[in-house]
Amino acid sequence: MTGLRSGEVARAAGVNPETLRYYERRGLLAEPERTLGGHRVYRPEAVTVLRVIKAAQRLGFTLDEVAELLELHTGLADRATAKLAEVEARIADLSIVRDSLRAALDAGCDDLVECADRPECPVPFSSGGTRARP
Amino acid sequence: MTGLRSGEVARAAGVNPETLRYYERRGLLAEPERTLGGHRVYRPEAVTVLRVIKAAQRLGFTLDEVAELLELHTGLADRATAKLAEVEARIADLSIVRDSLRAALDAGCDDLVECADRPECPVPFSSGGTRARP
DNA sequence: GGTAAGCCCGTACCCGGGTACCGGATGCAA
DNA sequence: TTGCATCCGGTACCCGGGTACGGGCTTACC
Repeated sequence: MTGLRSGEVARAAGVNPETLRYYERRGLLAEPERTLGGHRVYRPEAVTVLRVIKAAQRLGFTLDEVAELLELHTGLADRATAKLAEVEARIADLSIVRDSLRAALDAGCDDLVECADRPECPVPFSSGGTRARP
Repeated sequence: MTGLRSGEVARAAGVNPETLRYYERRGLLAEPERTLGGHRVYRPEAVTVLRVIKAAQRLGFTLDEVAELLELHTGLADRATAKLAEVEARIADLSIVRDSLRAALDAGCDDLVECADRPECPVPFSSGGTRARP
C-alpha cells in the first residue's frame, strides 16, 4: 500500500488538490485505488500524467483534447498540426488588433464616439475587421 | 415619437435584440424612452453607439472598459496604449506556443506520455514555458 | 376587431478551467 | 485516545459575453 495521497500528488505536480478530483471527473486522471476509509491512493505515475496534462495545456490544447491524447496514446502529430494552424490564426487576428490600436494611437484618437463621425479615423467601425477573442 | 424599436436597432447594428437589453443592464447603452405600453423607443444615435461598442471590442477592449470609454468620453489614448501592451504580450505568449508546437512536430513526437520520459523531447514538461490562455 | 409579429421581464444556461465551501469522516502520530 | 491535518462528496461560484426560454403584454396592419 505504498502510494501517494491526493495532497502529496498535488504538491508534487504543483497543482491544487481540488484539481485532482476535477481531472478525475473530466476523465483525465484514472480513478486510483482507495484506502479502506475511502481516501484516494495514487501511484507515482499519476504525477507524470499531471505534468503531461500541464505541458499539453501549455501547447494550447483544451482539457477535452488532452483527454483524447491521453486515451488514444497517439495522434499528437495530427492534433499538433491542427493546433498550430489555430494558434497561427489567433496570432494573425491579434496582429490586426495590434495594428489597429497602433493606428488609432498614431491618429491621435482619444474618444471613440467622436471618432465614429470622422471618416479619417482609422478605427474599423463598420465591422470590416477582425474579432478580438481576448 | 419617431424612433426605432429594439428589433430595428438590433438589425441595423447587426446584433441580437437580447444584446440590447444586456448592454443596457451593463450600462453601455442608455435607457431609452418608452411607449405608453412600455416598449423601448431608441433614437438613431443608439445604432452609432452599438457600432462604437463593436469597434472597441474589435480593438480588444472588454465591455467594462468600453463602458468607461463611453462614460468618460475621453482617455482612449491611454487605454489603447495599455491594451496594446497586453496584446503584444499575448502575441508573444502565443508565439512561444507556436514554436513549441513546431518543435514537437519537428521532433516527430506522437505521444506525450511517451515523450515525458524521453529527455530529448522538446515539449516543455517541467513548467518552464508559458501558459496558453486560448 | 382580429391576428400575428414583436416586445416585455426575469431567470437560467452556455463555453473552459478550475476554485471555494460545507459538514462529516479518516489517517497518522504522540 | 486525542488532536490535528487531511480528505471525502456534492454543490455552488468565478471570469466574459452573451443566448435562450417562457408566460404575458403591446402594436401594427388588414
